[in-house]
Amino acid sequence: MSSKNRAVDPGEEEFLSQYRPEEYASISITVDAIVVGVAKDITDNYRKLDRQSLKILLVKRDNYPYKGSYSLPGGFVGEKETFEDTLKRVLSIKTGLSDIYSEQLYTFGSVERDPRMRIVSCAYISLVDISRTNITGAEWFAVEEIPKMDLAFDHNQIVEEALKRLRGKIDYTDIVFHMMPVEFTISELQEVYELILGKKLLPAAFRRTISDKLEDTGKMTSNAGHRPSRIFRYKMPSGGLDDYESQ
Amino acid sequence: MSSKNRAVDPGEEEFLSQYRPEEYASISITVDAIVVGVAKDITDNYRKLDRQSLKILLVKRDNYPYKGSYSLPGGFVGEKETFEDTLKRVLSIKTGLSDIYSEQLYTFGSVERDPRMRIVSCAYISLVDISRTNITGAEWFAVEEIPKMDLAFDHNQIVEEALKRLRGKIDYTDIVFHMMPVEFTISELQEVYELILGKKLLPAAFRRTISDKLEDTGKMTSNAGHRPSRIFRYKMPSGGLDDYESQ
DNA sequence: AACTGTTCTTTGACAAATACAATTAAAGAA
DNA sequence: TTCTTTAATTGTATTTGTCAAAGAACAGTT
Repeated sequence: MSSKNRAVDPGEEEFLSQYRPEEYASISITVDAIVVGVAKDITDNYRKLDRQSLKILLVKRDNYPYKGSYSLPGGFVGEKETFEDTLKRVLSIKTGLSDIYSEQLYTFGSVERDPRMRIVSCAYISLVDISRTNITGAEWFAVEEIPKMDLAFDHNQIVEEALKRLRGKIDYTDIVFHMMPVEFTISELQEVYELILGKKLLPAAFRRTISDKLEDTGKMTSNAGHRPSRIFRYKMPSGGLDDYESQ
Repeated sequence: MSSKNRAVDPGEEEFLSQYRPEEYASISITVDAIVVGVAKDITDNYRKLDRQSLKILLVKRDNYPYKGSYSLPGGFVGEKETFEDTLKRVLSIKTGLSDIYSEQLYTFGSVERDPRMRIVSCAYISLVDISRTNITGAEWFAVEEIPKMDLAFDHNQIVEEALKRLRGKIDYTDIVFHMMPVEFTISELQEVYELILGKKLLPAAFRRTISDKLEDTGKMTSNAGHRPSRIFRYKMPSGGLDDYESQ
């Protein structure tokens, strides 16, 4: 789209043939992925509660630097590779994931963030429905645990920023549904909202605001020990996906 | 903050001393600035209208590639330079601006965007009050004109994304006020909103929603040919700046 | 001095969205 | 049957948003 098929004058052709890339300061770029999902935790066996919690995928580094520490899955951007290609490659190799929703978060470029050399990280947020994934090589960690861990590089800070972004976008986009299973109850959905926003919501208000995005499946939960709930699925808005989501 | 003062084991020290940065794929990074402001256009001398319009700063390239084309002010990130440092340097040299509000927009990394080599652009949006600037080396262009121009590289696309971001953030942040003079009328402010959103707003509704962000100066306009308007200034919210604005 | 055109500013009526308390519904468990 | 738990609804008050219409102040014109 950008520089292909444009008119190049002879002077520019001359210039380009003389251009020596190696003479210029060069910086390596990595793509790091913050893969976020929700999963049920069996926190209390006596009362058979299955509260959900927000989870992020981390990998254990088996090379220097930060050998043995956990870090976000990531890898170097090849010279002929777009960020999205790097992201796909990295996700596939380090987590086994493919075809998941991702968007660019922020580019972290402080000079000392990597002890090896100047390495800039272009971070992507990916949202997945954990129940449909099969992870290999990485582990899920609850977001509450992560501030207590000492992640490699500036990855603690990157995770922080990712959660801020999620909080900021949850209200005016439909991104949450990338983390939901195909079918879910309104209470389950509300719990995910509460996890991301970090506060309780009123059931009646939540139900009212969210219900035009939902479609009744006709099914109900059962064996829950209380009144069954209606099961819904996400109803794609008529005008296609939200403008804020495409990028 | 990130990798300073951390415990480095002897194995890591050994590893780092052997590390050869030149062996890795390297990519150059530029920072490009989308400097946005509003200014009055004398569009119609007969009726003495002074409508405002959204403006962006562009510079004429006097080097290959795209010699003679207009582009966003930008420059290469030095090996020991943060993006913010590069941005400051570039803004100062190419536009004469200093100390203006800026935030990272997006990082553009398609492989063919620069004919010289692989160059990634980390784009920043900067918002200024044009009335308080003194530009040297760059020119203001109305945003309506820019799609008709053929900017260097993928800068047309970058400008598009910047405007999208502005539209998305204007409603839930106070960033517009970075583009406003210290004192202004509600109609002037509304016009800026309308320029960014690309649609008309209802004066009564706008007035009601915006007025808790404003503080009356007690002054009034005069000689306007119609009822004078009250002059306001921005009232900083009690809790400091909005969370979305930081960094 | 009165009239006119302009647009800033305010009002009030109405609709829609939201907040919150209180109630009803439907299970399983004791 | 009764109790417990969570689902779902209802109703009311409050806030917020939409919209039309009227009033206010000034410059220019008659």
